[in-house]
Amino acid sequence: MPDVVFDRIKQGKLAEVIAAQIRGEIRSGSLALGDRLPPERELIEQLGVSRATVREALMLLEADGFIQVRAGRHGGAYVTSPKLERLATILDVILAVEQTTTDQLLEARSLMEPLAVRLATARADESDFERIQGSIDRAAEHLDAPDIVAEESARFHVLVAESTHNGVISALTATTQQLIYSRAFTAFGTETAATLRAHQRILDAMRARDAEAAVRRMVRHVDAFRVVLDAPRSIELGSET
Amino acid sequence: MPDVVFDRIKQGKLAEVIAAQIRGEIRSGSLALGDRLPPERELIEQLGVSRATVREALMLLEADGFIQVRAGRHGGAYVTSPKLERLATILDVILAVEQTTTDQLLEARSLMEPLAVRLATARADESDFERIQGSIDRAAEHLDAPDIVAEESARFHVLVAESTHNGVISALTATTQQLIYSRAFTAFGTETAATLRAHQRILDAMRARDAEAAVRRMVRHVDAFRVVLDAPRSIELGSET
DNA sequence: CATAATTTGTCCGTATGTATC
DNA sequence: GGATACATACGGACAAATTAT
Repeated sequence: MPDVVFDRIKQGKLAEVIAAQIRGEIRSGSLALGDRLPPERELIEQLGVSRATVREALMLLEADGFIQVRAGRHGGAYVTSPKLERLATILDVILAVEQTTTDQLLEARSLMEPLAVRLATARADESDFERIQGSIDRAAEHLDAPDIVAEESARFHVLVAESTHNGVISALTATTQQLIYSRAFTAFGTETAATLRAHQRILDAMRARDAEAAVRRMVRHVDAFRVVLDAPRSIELGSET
Repeated sequence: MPDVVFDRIKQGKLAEVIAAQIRGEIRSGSLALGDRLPPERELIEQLGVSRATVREALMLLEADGFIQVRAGRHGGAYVTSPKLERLATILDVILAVEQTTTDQLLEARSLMEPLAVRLATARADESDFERIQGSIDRAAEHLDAPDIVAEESARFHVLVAESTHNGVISALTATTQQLIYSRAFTAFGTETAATLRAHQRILDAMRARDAEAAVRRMVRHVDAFRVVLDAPRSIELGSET
């Protein structure tokens, strides 16, 4: 038989290997946000693969929002900031296949948000408060436009999560939040005034650095939404003794 | 020649349009799990595009786990269920770009896991317990193989999350868990015996339906891991009054 | 405003690899 | 092991888009 042929191991498809390689350079920071990748024809030379393969790799990265490809004179592949929405899109499909109900989404939120608001109450700075207040105010000014109110109401929870100054928590919260409002959008809108009042009261507690009050009001708020959707209330979760 | 040619409007890239089209047929159920798509050459005819375009579309779908493409005699694109790992892959890059530290991952876990174990203690059934015990046992049997211990240790947390019977919680937990172990793999392995003991004690509490004990032990367990990584301990989060 | 330059978008033909019968 | 059916990959060509001049 032949000697040893170390290199030709072929781990999966070429395009995916190349995509992983470029993704790794974005991850490690070698490719910063806004950087331009070499044009396809240069990548062909550097990587030693065909143009179709390069294009497939770039396509994969673009689908995940890691790069954006434009045609034309100064076109090419530019590193861009990945969009959180991709997470929601993928999770949505996974949940659909596993026949996850909307109530399970709401239950997950009922678990996470009180903790997030407790942490946020401790860590939020003045600019966080201003962003949240701004969102509430914008919703209040457009009480006649249900879509704006719904959008800002969703944003409220994301902003609270971002006030934890923990990227993981805010990313996961934003993802579940997006799914909830994409599914429950029709159900929303019946209780706009009460929702905004609840948001304001939560923010007030955060500003007063009263974590317990913030948590209490958040629990009541998210549970109220589940009632609206005819979902079972949160039970057996209360950490209160 | 042809009557109306509705389709030729060019909204974005062709491959993405085609991918969306097929994805839609999977979602709607026209294509069920396990079905085989027509071979590339037939798709070329049906869609009126080139092979490269079809391949790019199939590649996008495969990346998201909608289909799986095999070569060979009865090869082709088969409809399959999307993979959860995609979430971790994307979140990983997002967190890296936003310069999220590993400690933020651990903090997020310190928040979520105690709640998950509380819920799991209430809802887990006998088969859940057996799965968790099986994971612990397998790790115990391979104390000399660090990679197996690490894998099963990660699986423990995922299995606990799955015992909540809430798809959202288990998906999010599995994602964070995967990221933690992919980052902290080297640091792991120093405390294998203690880790397995902690896992066993948590499971015992769950079996006894003692939620408070399970939560207490889980908090201590996840915090201990943060200490190993020289990360600040979890403070200010305790919901105990 | 038009033309050219640059780069992606799409297509075709062909060759090779791979799994099944 | 040979034939078959299929994906995988390569190379070349032209069309379309975008922007600079």
